[in-house]
Amino acid sequence: MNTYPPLNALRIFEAAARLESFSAAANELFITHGAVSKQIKQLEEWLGVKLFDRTGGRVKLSDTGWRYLIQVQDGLDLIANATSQLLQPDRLRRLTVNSTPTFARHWLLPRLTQFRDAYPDVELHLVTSDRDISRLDAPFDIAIRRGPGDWPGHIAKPFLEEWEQPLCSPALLERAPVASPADLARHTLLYADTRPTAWQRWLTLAGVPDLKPASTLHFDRFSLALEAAMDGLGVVLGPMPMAQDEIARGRLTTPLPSPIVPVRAYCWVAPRTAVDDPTVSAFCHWLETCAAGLNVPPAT
Amino acid sequence: MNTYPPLNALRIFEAAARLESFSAAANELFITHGAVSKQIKQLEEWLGVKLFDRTGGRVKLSDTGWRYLIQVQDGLDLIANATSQLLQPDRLRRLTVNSTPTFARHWLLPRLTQFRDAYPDVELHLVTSDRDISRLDAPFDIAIRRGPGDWPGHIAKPFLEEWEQPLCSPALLERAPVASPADLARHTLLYADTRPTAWQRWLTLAGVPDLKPASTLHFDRFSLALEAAMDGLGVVLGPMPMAQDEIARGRLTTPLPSPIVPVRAYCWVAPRTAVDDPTVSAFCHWLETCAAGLNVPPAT
DNA sequence: TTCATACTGTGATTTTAACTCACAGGCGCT
DNA sequence: AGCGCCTGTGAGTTAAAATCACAGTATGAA
Repeated sequence: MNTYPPLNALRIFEAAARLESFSAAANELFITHGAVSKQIKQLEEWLGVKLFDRTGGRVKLSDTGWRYLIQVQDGLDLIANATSQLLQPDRLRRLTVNSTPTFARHWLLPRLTQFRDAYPDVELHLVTSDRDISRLDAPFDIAIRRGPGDWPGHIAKPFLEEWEQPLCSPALLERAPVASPADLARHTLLYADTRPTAWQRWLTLAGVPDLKPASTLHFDRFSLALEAAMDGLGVVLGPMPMAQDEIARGRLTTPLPSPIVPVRAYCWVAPRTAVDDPTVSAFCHWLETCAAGLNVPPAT
Repeated sequence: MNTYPPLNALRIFEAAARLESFSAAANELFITHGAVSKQIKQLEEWLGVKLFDRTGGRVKLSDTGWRYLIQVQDGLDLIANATSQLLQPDRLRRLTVNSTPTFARHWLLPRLTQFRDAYPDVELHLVTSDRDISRLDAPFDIAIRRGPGDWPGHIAKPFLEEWEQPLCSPALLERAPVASPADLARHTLLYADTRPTAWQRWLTLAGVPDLKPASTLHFDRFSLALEAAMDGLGVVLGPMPMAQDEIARGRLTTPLPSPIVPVRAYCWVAPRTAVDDPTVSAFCHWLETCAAGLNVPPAT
C-alpha cells in the first residue's frame, strides 16, 4: 500500500513546475492563479519542503522541487498515456520516424528491439534522410535531427548530447600509434561532407591547427566515413556516444582521450498537431529514457 | 499537456483492482465501501468503459480494467516512491544484495552501471552466495535466487526467465562441428555440481538420453564451468539470457538452437519488513525493468 | 523617479467533490 | 430459510477546490 500526496495538488504542481509559472499553469489548467498558489502551498505543507524559490512575486523551481518533478512527471505521464490509450482504443498505432542515417544505423537500430518489446502493437516505419525537415517530401510523426534548429510548427526537444573524438580501428593504431594530436600527421583523416568543419575545429582545439595529415578520404555520407574507420582506412572524428557500441565491440578505439568537442545535441522534432498522440509521446519518452541511460561525456 | 482521469478515483481504483474487492479497498483506505463504489462508478463513466465485471454483488477485474491497472499502477508507484524519498531524505540508502554467483557475474555486474547511474546516492553492497536464504549468516535487503522457493517471512517475485542451451567457444566449434545433438559425443561436456541434472534433462529432451560424451569435466561452481567453455574446454549447458553478453562478445556461441529447456526463473526475495523501503522497491523495479528489455527465448 | 505591467499571496466566500449513512439486492453456504 | 458477505444507491453532510477582490513585489520603460 502506498502513500500518495494530495493528487490534485500534484497535478497542478507538475504544470507549474514545468512552466515555472503559476499563472501559465492556471491558464493551461483553466483555473485561477489563486487556486494554483493555494494548491502549491498545500503540497509544500504536506511534504514539509519548499518546492519553489520565490523572489518578488516570481517562482523558480528549487533543487528539491526539480528532483521531485523529474520523478513524479514520469508517473503522471504513465497515467496520462494509459488513459489516452483507453480513450482512443481504435487509433492505428503506426509511427513514422525520420532519422539521420548515422543516428539510425548506430544508435537507433541497436536499440529498437527495446521499443518494439515495450510497444509490440506499434508499427514502426523508420526512414533515413539528411534533408532539412522543411524539405521532406513524406510526412513523419517524429524526426530526429541535430539541433538547435529552426522548425516552425513543430515541437522539439534535445535528448542526446553528442561530442566528437578521434576514432580508429585497433589494428590501425597498432601499426601507427597515436600518442598526441601531432601523431595524426601520419594518418589518413576521414572526412564527411555532412560535417565539413569537424576536423578543423578539433585540430584547432587540440593545438595543431595547421596539421597536415598523410592523406585524406572524403565521403558524402558520414556513416560511410565511420565504416571506413572500422575497416582500418583511417581516423574519423567520431560522434559519441553514437560509436560507443562499436568501441564496445572492439571495432573502434579512441586513441586520444581529449579534447572532447561538444557538438549539437540530437533532438526529436514532432509536428505540433502530433504531440498529443500517445504513440508519439511514448516514442519520444522512450528516446529520452534510452539516452538518459548512456554514459556522460568524460570530463575534459 | 496531459489529460488525467479523476486522480482520486484512480487512487481508489488501484486499490480495489489490486484487491479485487471494494470493501477490502475501503478498509485499506479508511473510507466506506459506498465511497469506493461511487468513485469506481465515476471513473468508469469518465472513461466510458467497464473496469470491473460484476456478478451477484461481487467484482472481478475486466480485461480492460486489468490492462489499465498494469499501466497506471506503475505511474502511481513512481509517484509514491518519489514522495516517500522526499519524506525520508535522511534515510541511509544502503542496499545489500545477495545474489547467486553466476547471476551476479554474468547478468548483474554488466548492468549495475545502469542502476548506479539512475540512483547515484545508493550505496550498493553485492554479496554472492549459493546458500539457501534461510541459512545465510548476514542480513540482506534483497536476495536473488532461482525460484520457486520456500521463503517464509519474505516477499518474492520472478523477474527473469531462464532457459538452458548448449554453449561453447567458436574456436571449439570450428575444430569439431556440432550439427545435431548426437555430435556432442565427440565433445567434453562441462558439468556443475550446482546443476547436477541439467545435461541429462537436456539430452533426454534432445532425443539422445544415452549419449556418452568423449569426456566430462565437473566444477563445483557453475561460473567456473562457464569460464571453461569460454576457454574452449568443452560444451556447457548455458543459462540464457545470462550468457547472452558473452555470445555478443563472440566468446561463446550456440551450436544447437534447440531444444530450449526452460528452467527456474530468477526471483528477487525481500524480507516482508523491507518491502516498503523505497530503495528496495527501486532496486526490484529496476531488476524487472532491466529483465523486461531482454530478448524472449527463441520459439521452440 | 514614476508608472505600468506582470507576477504571486491570501482571506472570505462560493462551488464542487468526496464521503457517510441507511437501506436495498444478490450470491453462496449451512 | 436464515445468515454472512458483498456491491449499489439516494439523501444528506463534510471537506476540498476554486473564485473573487485586494495586496505586495520586481522589472522595465519613459
